[in-house]
Amino acid sequence: MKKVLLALSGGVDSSVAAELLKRDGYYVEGVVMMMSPEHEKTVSAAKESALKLDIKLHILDLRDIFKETIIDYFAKEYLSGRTPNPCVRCNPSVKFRYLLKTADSLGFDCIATGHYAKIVFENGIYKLFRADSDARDQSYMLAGLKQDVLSRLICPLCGMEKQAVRKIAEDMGLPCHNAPDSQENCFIPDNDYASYIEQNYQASKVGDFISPDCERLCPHKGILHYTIGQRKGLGVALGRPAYVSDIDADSGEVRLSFEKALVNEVWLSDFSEIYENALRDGDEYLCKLRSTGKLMPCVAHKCGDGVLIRLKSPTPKVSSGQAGVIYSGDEVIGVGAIENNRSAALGKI
RNA sequence: UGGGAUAUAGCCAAGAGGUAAGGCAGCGGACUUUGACUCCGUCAUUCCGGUGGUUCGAAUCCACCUAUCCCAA
Repeated sequence: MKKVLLALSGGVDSSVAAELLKRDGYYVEGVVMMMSPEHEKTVSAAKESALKLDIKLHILDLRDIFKETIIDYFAKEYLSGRTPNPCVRCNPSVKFRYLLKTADSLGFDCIATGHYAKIVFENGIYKLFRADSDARDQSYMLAGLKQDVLSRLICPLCGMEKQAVRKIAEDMGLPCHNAPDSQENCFIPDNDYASYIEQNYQASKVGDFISPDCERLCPHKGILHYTIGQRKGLGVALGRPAYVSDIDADSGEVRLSFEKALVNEVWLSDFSEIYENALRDGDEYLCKLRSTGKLMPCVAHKCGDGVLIRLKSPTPKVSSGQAGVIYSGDEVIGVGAIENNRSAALGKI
């Protein structure tokens, strides 16, 4: 009997994943990861779920490593005028890394999570694919994983629809079967990231809004309150909707436009591939620049450790620091950090 | 302190005697394992600068007051 260590959050997905693994004949134990003080409730939910599932639960305190690896990075990025993506970074560097480490130290054969994504072993390579359910697919968030993790990972929900998962949860009598799906940012109270950074780190650069006509408007709340493409929460009334088109961390200026700023090219720095040489220079691919975004046709060019993406058609600009994922059909090739500033991108690349 | 103009929700703004459009902002929700976008809902309980008057009835007409702006000195 194969032993699986499952990341259990106590939510619907991970709980049902545990149940499916048991049905498939695995020996399952759970581990709940405590990333921040906000995870107290995650731990108690996981305990409740493990009790119901009748599996052993390990509690892993990752608060220090998560703080150093994710929260500090998160704050630093915002303070420099960028918009970080903590989840995409956390998965390979904290969550899956320590899940695997723990599994190894406890003598488990493999690891599992409740993510909606598919892993296929092909020609000696573990490839990552989108989930069958388009609506639920979470491959974007997992694009930073590599062979060490993928070769040991099972995602039992890869072929499921959310409704079916909830049905199983309900039949099992799990209290969480109708709990809401997402929890926004997992480590920040009340989802108020700006206050969190201002209180725990420092206030960000202040400056003025610059109108589409290049006129200096009123002062804003500090650059960390804004991201490229943002419309709500600006507090400026120009007669029609205005979007953030640019954030200048040096001057503190937040520039606005009446239409969303568009781009034809995007640079990705520190590109991480699912397996070695997964990306072939100059080939056509699909890319996804936001978790809920569409797959867009593009051509990818390797530039050192980075990638230059040329899009077939213009797309709304995305803030630097966000994750750009490259796909070949349904297969994930890799992920890099979006860079809008060409020279900064080349410097990094 | 001569002449002219304007005063409608946080901002802009319709209205032109019959019982307050719309946009922006804001607020609430949906969506979402980041941040956003998007979508849906909500947003002047007879105070339409104030006080009187005309009228069955006024934000809309009249008078005066107040404030601001412009032009002359």
